[in-house]
Amino acid sequence: MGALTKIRKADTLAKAPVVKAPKAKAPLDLPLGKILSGDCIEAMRSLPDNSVDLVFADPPYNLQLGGDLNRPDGSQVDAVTDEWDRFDSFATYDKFTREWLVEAKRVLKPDGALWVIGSYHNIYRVGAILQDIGFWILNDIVWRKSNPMPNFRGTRFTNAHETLLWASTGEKARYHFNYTAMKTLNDELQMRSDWVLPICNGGERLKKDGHKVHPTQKPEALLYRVLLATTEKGDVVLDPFFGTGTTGAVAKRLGRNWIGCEREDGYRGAALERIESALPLDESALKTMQSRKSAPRVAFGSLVEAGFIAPGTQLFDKKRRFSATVRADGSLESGTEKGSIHGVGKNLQGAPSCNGWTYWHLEHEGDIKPLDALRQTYLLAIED
Amino acid sequence: MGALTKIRKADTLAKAPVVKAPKAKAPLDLPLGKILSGDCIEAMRSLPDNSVDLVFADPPYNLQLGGDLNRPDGSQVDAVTDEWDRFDSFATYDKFTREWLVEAKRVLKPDGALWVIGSYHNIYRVGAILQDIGFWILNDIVWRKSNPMPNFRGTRFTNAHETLLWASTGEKARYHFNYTAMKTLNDELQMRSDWVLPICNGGERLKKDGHKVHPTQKPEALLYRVLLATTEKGDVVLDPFFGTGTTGAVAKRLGRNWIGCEREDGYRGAALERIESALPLDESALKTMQSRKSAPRVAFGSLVEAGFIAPGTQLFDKKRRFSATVRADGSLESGTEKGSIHGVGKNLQGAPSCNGWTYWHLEHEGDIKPLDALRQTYLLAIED
DNA sequence: CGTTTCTCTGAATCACCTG
DNA sequence: CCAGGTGATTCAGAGAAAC
Repeated sequence: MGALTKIRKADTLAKAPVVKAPKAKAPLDLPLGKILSGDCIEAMRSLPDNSVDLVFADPPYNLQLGGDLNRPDGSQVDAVTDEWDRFDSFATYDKFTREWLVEAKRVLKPDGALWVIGSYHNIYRVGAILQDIGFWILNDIVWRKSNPMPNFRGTRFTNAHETLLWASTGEKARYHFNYTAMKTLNDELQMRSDWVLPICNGGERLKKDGHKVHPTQKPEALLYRVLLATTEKGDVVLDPFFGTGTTGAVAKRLGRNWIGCEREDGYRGAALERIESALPLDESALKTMQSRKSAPRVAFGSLVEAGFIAPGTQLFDKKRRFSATVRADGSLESGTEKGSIHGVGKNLQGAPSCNGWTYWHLEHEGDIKPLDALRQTYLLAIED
Repeated sequence: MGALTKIRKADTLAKAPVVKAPKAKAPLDLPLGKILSGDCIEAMRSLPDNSVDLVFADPPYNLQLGGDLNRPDGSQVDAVTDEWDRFDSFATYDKFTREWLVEAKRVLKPDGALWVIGSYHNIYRVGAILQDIGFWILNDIVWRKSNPMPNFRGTRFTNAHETLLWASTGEKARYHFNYTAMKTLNDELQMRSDWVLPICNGGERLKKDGHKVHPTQKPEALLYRVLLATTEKGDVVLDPFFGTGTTGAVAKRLGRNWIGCEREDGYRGAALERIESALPLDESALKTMQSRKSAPRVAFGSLVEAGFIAPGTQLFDKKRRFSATVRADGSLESGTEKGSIHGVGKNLQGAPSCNGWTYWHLEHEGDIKPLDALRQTYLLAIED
């Protein structure tokens, strides 16, 4: 049993392109498109377990949280200068960080992911704590600012970047990465871990009476890349430090659902107004390049069966070191080797694996083209 | 009020560039130009308090690799599987890190400084622990690799950078920063926190019998910049993870004293031989450090992301024979053609190649202008 | 001898489905 | 949970080899 059974089965799959099981709908009681007021930890506690696809967080790193940042015993932290108190202050920041990260992990679906942005003041605390909690870092991303503020006193290097951490919910957890969309966005080269983007200014920067509404408004381009890379249309994105709603505005543009948490009335108002006027992209503009992974699988046997390639055809590798003959059931034969296009390629080379679609070629009017080209033709033919 | 209020205060407190009092001579009993064998923590304990000007550390990264990894062509990646990079758990790694950092702090002079290099696997542990111990982070520096290893499976962003931390011995501690030397090195612009440097290969890479001597040899240019920025001629530089002696070789070139710790006999031997043949600074070495400014490459997707062109926008060729729609990831769609601005242009024309920047145009107030004009605008906008 | 093509490799937490 | 099968996936630079 073997090849034929499997090929036939795959063939069926190919003809009825695999449609991903529709995502479990977000629970109806999720406050989609809403900004929860009050403390973000309390607000997140009102959300159900396993309910959001992505958390994007831009937490404070200067502890400008007013009375909320107290010592565990309730006393207020003073600005102090001795060592003991500095440790105490880090401990307070760590406690706050641990609490919101624990809530983030709880509300995330198992195959969801977390993004956090920070600077050297806080990102090392955040990174260590999220690892302690069980998040698994997938990449750290450097946002390289094309127009940073110079170091006016000439005392250090110009602080020209911020750091983002991207983490799955655990070492073995699955996660979503739109590899092909990122590669397309970067002119057909893999997207790297360093992103060059301007800071948020000009027309994008929210102003009121000539003053910026929020001190650390992030550029929409940053969120655009984050959401395009790691969410799908219709996903739910939670931002626990919503500020003036960059995450919400970009989520709306990209057809993602969003939930925000923000304690400052002024920011909430500005954010709602801003998101109201953001325009969603239309359906066709939202389409992105799909990786072949998500395209329907095609069995090589289907091509034989459909007459796209005749039994008896000779296949070669690119350098014509090996050749093989196509058999009626879609298997290959080369000397004593028999099996799938992948297995025969693998064994002939003595390689650990082989993608037969790109390894094997056939002669066509003088030049040789890979089987993969034939597969594309076949896919077009069976489409619709 | 809180801890990081203080951090901000420290930022504004930034010391005026230190003009140094003549240095106390290094104690005569310091093992200058020597590599101490054995465990680095034990070795450091043999050094006196307050005796070195700079610690540069390249500790194990605790990579925690899974199985083998093959390139798409079937070849196997030569991974870092050495025993010295294996730790049972984060707790074990943290304990080790804390111990060597405590020793580093003890041997450093009060106005000395620490550099540590790492990747996302370990740097968040290291950063949090050194803050806990009382080190004060001055900058985090991103080494952007011009030629990183790609992500062969298309599962994440290309891991294209490593991170260095630069820290003084405490919040109030003085430190040395050669601001002008850095500015000169960077074409009269302030040196930024992101450094673009190639990885160590070619003639610089130490090899024996055709194999690399050390799996993670750092480029000399990196150490060159570190030592030039934060030490003076005659300073004592300690490297607790000496490896094949990049720190020693560059220190010698720059007229700095060095001390190393290394437990592997093979690395010690290679390092001594290498440093022996290192020549003190000549002018040509300096020239290789000059940042080569070249026009930055721009991906079409960046323009979409930055809002310079909206998804859904229609593009035309000059004679309006073809049109295409911009999609969210920076790809184009025209009938059944999908792909990059170059690829779609090429296929529609049936041409062997196509420069999408000059081929595609967009309508703007009646007349049409090429994408290339938009690219120029974008380049101006992101310019420093 | 110059130019083009090929080969090799680098701190990497690198798949997923079915039975 | 494990085993086995299928099949998706790479960029820059150096140096060697071929033309």
